[in-house]
Amino acid sequence: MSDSNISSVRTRFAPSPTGLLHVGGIRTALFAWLLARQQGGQFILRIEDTDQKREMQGADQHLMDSLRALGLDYDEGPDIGGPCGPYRQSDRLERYQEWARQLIDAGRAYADPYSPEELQAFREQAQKEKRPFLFRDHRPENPPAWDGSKPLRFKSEPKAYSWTDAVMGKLSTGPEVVDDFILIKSDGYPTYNFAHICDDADMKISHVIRGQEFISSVPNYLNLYEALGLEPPVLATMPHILAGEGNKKLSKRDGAKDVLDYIREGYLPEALVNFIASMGWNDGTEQEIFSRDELIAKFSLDRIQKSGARFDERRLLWMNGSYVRELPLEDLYAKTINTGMAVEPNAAPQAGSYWPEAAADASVEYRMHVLELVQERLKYLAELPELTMFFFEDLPVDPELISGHKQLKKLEPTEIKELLQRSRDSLAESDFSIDDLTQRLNGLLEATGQKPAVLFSLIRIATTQSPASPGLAETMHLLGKDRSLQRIDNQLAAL
RNA sequence: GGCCUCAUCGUCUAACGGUUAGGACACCGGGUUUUCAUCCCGGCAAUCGGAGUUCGAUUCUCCGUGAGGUCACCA
Repeated sequence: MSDSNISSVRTRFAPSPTGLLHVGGIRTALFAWLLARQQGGQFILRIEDTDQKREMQGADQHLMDSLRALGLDYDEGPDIGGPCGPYRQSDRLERYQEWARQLIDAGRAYADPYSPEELQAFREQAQKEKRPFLFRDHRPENPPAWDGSKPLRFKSEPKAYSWTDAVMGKLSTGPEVVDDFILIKSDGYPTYNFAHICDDADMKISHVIRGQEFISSVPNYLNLYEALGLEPPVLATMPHILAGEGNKKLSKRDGAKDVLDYIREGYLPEALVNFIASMGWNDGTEQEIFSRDELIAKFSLDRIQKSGARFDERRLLWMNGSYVRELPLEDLYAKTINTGMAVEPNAAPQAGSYWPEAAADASVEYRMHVLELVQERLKYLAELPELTMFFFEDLPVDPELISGHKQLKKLEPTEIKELLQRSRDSLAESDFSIDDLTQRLNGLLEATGQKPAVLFSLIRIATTQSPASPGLAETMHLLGKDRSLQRIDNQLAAL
């Protein structure tokens, strides 16, 4: 690595506020962020809101919230400012006019005199003749002066290009793909094709990291860079992330959850970041779990996969569970009482708890004990209620738990009742310490000659009304003697 | 359709041209003398096809095939 210009790395995430940010989009942001952090550079958020029609109310806030929720902090952006602002394209309209003027003066831009209908006719004609449509075939001889009422087009100089993409490697195209694209629309807003190049130059962006849908436009961009006398930044093109089914690009339509959905469900930012990074990137070793700092240290553009990756939520679930288990109990507890949704730049995360409602009156100490017992089976925080409800309230007796149990359903009702009664009698004499409970439970096993899967399931069902629970002795110990026995009595009464 | 790109287990992926093609998720067994889970052990499972270059090809070249992207006054 040549370190002469190490601090000049500036990357950006430049979404359009037209929808919610899903995992595909956030990966682009993550890689740009990782590169900036690794190189000691800056990561910039720029909102590309040049299409008023498609704009979605609140989307830009959602974008910023999503980045913050994942800990992808940006150094410059619309809400925090910076030396190259404004960071919202709709606030930079005059700047695009200046760039456009430069092109007009150089004879490299002209007003498009055609009506939409005429343009459409050209396209249909080309299609009929089975040849690709190129606007420059219809370039007017003496275009009118541009007064803003017509689109402003780039006057391209078609040629073959070959360039190196930091991810895809060597790429090349012929001159036939370079055309006179629109720089400024008749509504006065620039197109993406024009605006992003002006902004990247103004904001001194060193690396452009974006999805592969832009790859076929790159020759046009290269042509424009030349016309503007700009040195192109490093281009890094990411393959798409595909939805779980089929081969379509991941999008909201496929039921893809947005990033904040995952945060709300109690997926940990660290796990999400690790998982998203591992889709299409690895360090060449067999390591699967990377801390944020490790990712920053080890990340490199040239180890990004060239082919698309499929989003596999099961793998995310596993990874998140792995992070949950590794968390110190106090840290995990802190996360369970707070949904982690920071909205303002420096706001405390939103209050909001993952605990079941019935836990509201329980002491912190008791909840910590509960959490300790379920930590190893908790995959994401929103699972907490179904895993812990019975620690906080008496659930109604559910006959299905016995009738649907693969061992218990084979026993006669009288046998079940007798078994439970014997258990109750023995447990009634326990001091409910974990040791004593363990001993008694094992003693019952011997005395009744039953398999653990039968006897313990029965006691578990009676005391929890749940199909699964943490260790039986630990669970009953935490519930306490009175509550445990009462629940067994309730079960007996219902049998 | 033109142009561009990509192609290893079901999924995410590893492998300076030389490996019994490795790991992880998922799944299936077994163990941790209690369920679920954790943890440990084991199993299943892949180089898209065909030519070529080479002593040797997952790796390089070409041709197929498949998939994706793009051909907007959207980004």
